[in-house]
Amino acid sequence: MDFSQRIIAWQHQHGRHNLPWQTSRDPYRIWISEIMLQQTQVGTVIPYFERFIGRFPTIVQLARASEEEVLTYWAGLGYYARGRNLHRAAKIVVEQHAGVFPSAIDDILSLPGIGRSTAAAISAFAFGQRHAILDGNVKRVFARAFAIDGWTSDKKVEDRLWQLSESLLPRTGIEAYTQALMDLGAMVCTRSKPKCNQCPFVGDCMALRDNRVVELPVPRPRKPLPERSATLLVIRHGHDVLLKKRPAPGIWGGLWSLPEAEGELNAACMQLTGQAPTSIEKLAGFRHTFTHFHLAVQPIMLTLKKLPDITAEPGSIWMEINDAIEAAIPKPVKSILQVAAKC
DNA sequence: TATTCGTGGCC
DNA sequence: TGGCCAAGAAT
Repeated sequence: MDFSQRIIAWQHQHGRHNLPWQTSRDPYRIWISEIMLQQTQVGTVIPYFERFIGRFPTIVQLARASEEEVLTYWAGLGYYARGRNLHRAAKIVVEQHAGVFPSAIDDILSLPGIGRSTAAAISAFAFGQRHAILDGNVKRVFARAFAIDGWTSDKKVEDRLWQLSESLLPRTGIEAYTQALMDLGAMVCTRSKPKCNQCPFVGDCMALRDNRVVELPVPRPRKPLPERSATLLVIRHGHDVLLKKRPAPGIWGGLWSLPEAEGELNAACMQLTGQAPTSIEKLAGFRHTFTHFHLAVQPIMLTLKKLPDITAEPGSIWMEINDAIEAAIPKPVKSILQVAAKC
């Protein structure tokens, strides 16, 4: 039995069949899941998926919502361009495809936030079309099964992996095969401590044969992450707190965040609110690590005597602190506000 | 191995 | 513990 038939058989017996986006062939649900699952583990995605689908059950309802509300439901998941692109894509589907998610691979691929691998996964799961995926799971499975050297995101290595992925596609059963690759990578051919004794390819795995399972795939070359720092201001009046909109593109793009202090605190507060704070309290600092830098965060709570005019600049808003905690804010800001709410 | 985009699980 | 990576895409 060849590679594809063997892992399809494995998938039927041992794969995952009851994930929340596997209960139908609804392209909308499959699309949402594939976007959420980009660079994000299944266990993290599930509660976000349920809440998102609960609020936006159809593509038309997603298109009609505000970006603000879409990001509220995305807050905490990270990579917020995914949420913004999802919203943009929903509007495109409504305007250009009469609200029906397109089935042609080129139409799927042209939607914002959908690249080659995601388009192929949606195409396979929603429409049964025969297209190859190449995600982190597939790269790891192939790198081991066929002893592929080199970092799997290196252009030349990746090109070879795409060719391999195309060449191994089964004639029929694309859904089970695609799911099999993902499940095998997530459940058996894991990054550390792979369960080779449970693998349907155990007798043919070149990495296992050559005792190279631990060294394949070759890890990404990495430089030390740069250190940055930020002073985040919790400017309060009673139960209200001042938030500022983050520009997109950029980190936390489109979310509400706390204003940053560049220089002296009183001057920063004057510039933001037109008045000096009546009290200044330093909260516990912490370090937050992003994909490409570390950020040392120092939150400081400032109290105002009176509420400034809401006429401020666009991109600024006063919000009740308990509402802000549930709004479209990034995780570290949520942590700060949860502490501040108890002060 | 081009860089920018988050957050959490795992060891 | 800090490093590594996860159902990658956009620029």
